[in-house]
Order: sequence, then C-alpha cells, then structure tokens
Amino acid sequence: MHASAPHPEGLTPSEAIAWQRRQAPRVETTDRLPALAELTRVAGVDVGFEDLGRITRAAVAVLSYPDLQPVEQAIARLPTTFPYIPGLLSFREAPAVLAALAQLSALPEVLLVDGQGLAHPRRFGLACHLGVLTDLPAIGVGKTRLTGTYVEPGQERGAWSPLEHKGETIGAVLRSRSGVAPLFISIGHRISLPTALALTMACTRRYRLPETTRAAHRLASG
DNA sequence: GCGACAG
DNA sequence: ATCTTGTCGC
Repeated sequence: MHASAPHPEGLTPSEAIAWQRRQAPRVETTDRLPALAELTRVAGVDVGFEDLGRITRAAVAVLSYPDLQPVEQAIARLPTTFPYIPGLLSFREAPAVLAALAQLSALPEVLLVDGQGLAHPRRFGLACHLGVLTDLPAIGVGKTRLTGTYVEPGQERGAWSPLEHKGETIGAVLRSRSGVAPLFISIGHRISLPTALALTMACTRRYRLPETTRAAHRLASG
C-alpha cells in the first residue's frame, strides 16, 4: 500500500485542525470504485484499546462480496499518542489503522469505517482521512452523531433521512434494521452517498451493524 | 458565555 | 473507547 500523503506526526490540536482544513478538498464525492455487481472484497475497520488506553489496537477485516465471508484480517497495536478530542479522532486512531492496512496481502476495494466521513465539522472525519491517505474508496459508518441535524427516519429497514449541517447534506441517517437505532452514513472518499447507502445495506444482514464492522470489532475488541 | 461532542 | 452482571424483551 502506498499512501498519497504522509500521516502527520506530533501535531498540536490546532495544527491538526488546520491540517484537516487543507486536506478536506481532496475528498472525492462521486463513485470511483467497481460497480457493486463487480465488487469482490469489502473491509471493515475498527479500533479498540488495551492497557487502560495506552495501546491502540486497530483491526481490518476483509470479507468477500456479496457473500460476506472472511477472506483476510490484520491487526496492528501501537502506543496511543493522541487524546480523544471530538473532531480529531483520526489523529488518535488512523496511525494504527494505516499500519494494519499495510499488513494486508491485497487491499480491499472499499473500506467501511467505524466513525464519520463528511459528517464532520470540517468535512474530514476518520473515513475521509483514511480514504484520502490510502486513496481507497471509503464510507463512514457511525453509530452515533457527531454533527448535523435530521428528521428521525421511518422505523422500517432501509428507511433513511438526510443529515444536514450548515445548509448542506453531509450524510444520511439510515435504519439498517427495523426498529433499531439508526446508523450515520457519510461519504469517506471516492463514493457517492447513494452508493454508500446501498453498499452499507448490502453488507448488513441480521444485525444493526454491517458484517464488515462486526468482524473488525471482534478483532479490535472482543 | 453556554451546550454539544465520532470512538 | 473502557470499567462490568444481571435483566427485560422478542
């Protein structure tokens, strides 16, 4: 894997914010990935912590598509060097995720990232950060909201409503399973919102979270 | 100044 | 995210 830009090291919070503002224009919001009918490898990305937070543990679970069977996995453990600050999650989690991705024998065609993409105050959440640095298509799949307002979507599986912020649609609030709390889907990189929603639904079976995310979560935590 | 705030 | 058992509901 070769990154299209180095991951910034040792930045202060205000420097990290400035960096995000400079990178945000690099996010591609249209589809530049295989048609869903041609997809073969999708991956879930998640991060967990060990040793009271001193160690960051990132996991990538690659699944076949559309059958969603495990194909390959990678785990990377790195010392935690940045605190959790809303809006700056990438600086805490991305280094470990990039290290895990570098271990894969073959990169997936798209990343489903645990967190936000464009649904971020500066339009550069973790999914955008990882997508732009690796130049891989990526989708932000958040379990809760960081920013934006929305109307509660219908209770049936597949129902969704736009997530808006400052006059723009930054993502969608998706009911992945009937009657469960919705997911916050947003563009990470190289994918449109409609395609991101379709792929998230295609990766979701019996549970609220996509199988990709579940697999990665088990490796990063459980 | 007062809330909100991915994981 | 993480510290943690049982319990309510389908």
